[in-house]
Amino acid sequence: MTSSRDEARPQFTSVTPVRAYESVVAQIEDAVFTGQLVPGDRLPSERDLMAQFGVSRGTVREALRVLESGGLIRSRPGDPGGATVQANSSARLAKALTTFVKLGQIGVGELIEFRMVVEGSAVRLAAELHDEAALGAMEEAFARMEEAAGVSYEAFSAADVAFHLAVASCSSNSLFSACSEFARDTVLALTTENLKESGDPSERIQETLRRHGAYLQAIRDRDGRTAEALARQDLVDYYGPHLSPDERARIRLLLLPVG
Amino acid sequence: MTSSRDEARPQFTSVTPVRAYESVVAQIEDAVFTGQLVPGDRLPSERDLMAQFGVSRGTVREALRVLESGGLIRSRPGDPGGATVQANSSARLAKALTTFVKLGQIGVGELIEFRMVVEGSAVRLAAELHDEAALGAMEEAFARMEEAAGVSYEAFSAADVAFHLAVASCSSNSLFSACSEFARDTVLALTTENLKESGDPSERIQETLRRHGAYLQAIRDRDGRTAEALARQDLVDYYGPHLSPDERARIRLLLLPVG
DNA sequence: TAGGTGTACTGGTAGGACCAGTGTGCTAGA
DNA sequence: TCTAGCACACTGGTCCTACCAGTACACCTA
Repeated sequence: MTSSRDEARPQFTSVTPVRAYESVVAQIEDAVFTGQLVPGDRLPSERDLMAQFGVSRGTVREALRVLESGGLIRSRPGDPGGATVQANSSARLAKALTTFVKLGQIGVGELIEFRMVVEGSAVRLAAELHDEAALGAMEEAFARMEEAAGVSYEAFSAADVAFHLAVASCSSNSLFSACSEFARDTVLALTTENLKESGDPSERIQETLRRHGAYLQAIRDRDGRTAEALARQDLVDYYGPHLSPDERARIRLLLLPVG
Repeated sequence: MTSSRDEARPQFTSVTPVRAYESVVAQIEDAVFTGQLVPGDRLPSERDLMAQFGVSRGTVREALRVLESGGLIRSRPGDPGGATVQANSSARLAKALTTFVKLGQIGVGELIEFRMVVEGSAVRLAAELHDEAALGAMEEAFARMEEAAGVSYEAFSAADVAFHLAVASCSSNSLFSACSEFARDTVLALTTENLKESGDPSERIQETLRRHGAYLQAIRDRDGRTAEALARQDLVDYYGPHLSPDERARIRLLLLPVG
């Protein structure tokens, strides 16, 4: 008799208790994902939200903190109308990657490898796909670098970052942009002190200019393969001397043939 | 006179108010990042933390929610000793990427591009650097795929993922492994329904086996360039038919010459 | 000794209170 | 009439207290 009932026996699945604030987060996230809330829109105030969701203010606030840490909203006291829905979300991706790096004890070598691959691909796509406007933006960023070269090392560094950013955004793949931005920031944070005290700064600057100029030329020529090869080579030459022989050998494996 | 004081004038910089919970988050994050807290360790209870930090319980809870949403800790009621420090995982990365996708900042095409580049490089490094044990692991993962091919599509998929994981981990760059893992997860989540209803499953399985076998052979030969080229080609052939002509053209730009 | 039960923790949530910013409208003064 | 300044209403930031619901562990009983 029991066996005849077996087929009809309901299949229960394990449940995980859902905390109130998680429901709140999910509902607001959903509203953003589905476009009911677009960047610039304002959420109701915390006191309104607690009425709408039927929860206490503490619960609402926990939800808002989670959303804020995810970069979805931003709240500021005194702002009429409550928290603001934010536009960018690459910040969250970058933060997640940074956490990963810090937890995983990832070394500079691995980060350089990552940069070679991601920035290289971004350069390649930028070379193949850029239009007039995009090329103009890259040319201008490069010009800024040349200007800043005479000012200070810091100014040049900033212009350098801006140039990489311009190139990456021309790849029209925001994942590449976000990842190369994160990797560059992290590498810089790890190596600034080492690089500064090594070699003649102005020589470094000239060398960097020359290299970047070279692959900008390849971009102009729409020669993606060459541009990528040069970009990767650039990183190897720039950071290689500061790595262990082991790491140096590894990153060399990722070089591409030129021409 | 004022001009003589100008040089001594202190340079004030803009300040951003730091909220109490942010300090709490920062301190706990720091403890985890510096290794004072390792996965499995327990934080003090919320009531203890509020005493240690000198803030209210609400503030402590907001901080813990942020940390929890970041995947750094996990808390459960009744657990003696408070929240548990979590092991590093790519789960948070996948979530951040999913958010990125859902916000419409990125499409499947861009994800495929990212996978081509990252997985390709992982395969290349695996080919160049693997030792006996690593090769054994990859061979075994491939054998599992062959076994699972006769069982079910789901089993095969799982074995497929495991194979990619084995290869990625042989690149000995955890950034590559993690990135290819979360990118693959996200792509699968976005495309599973589309791929299932297209073509003969068993034919897809055989095709996948053949391709993977091909670049496993290149790995055996320590031919990193070929292995990477094949891995990238694999992705183009596998996903290309399901992309728009535009996206298809883009991902083709990232192909590498074979041989 | 084995089992059940009670207790002392844990986090989850509610509600109230106060402070400190911020924007706006109104008012008093020019 | 116009404007400068102030008061107010609103925002989030923080604190406090209280209670509920799980969990683990020790104790107590059969």
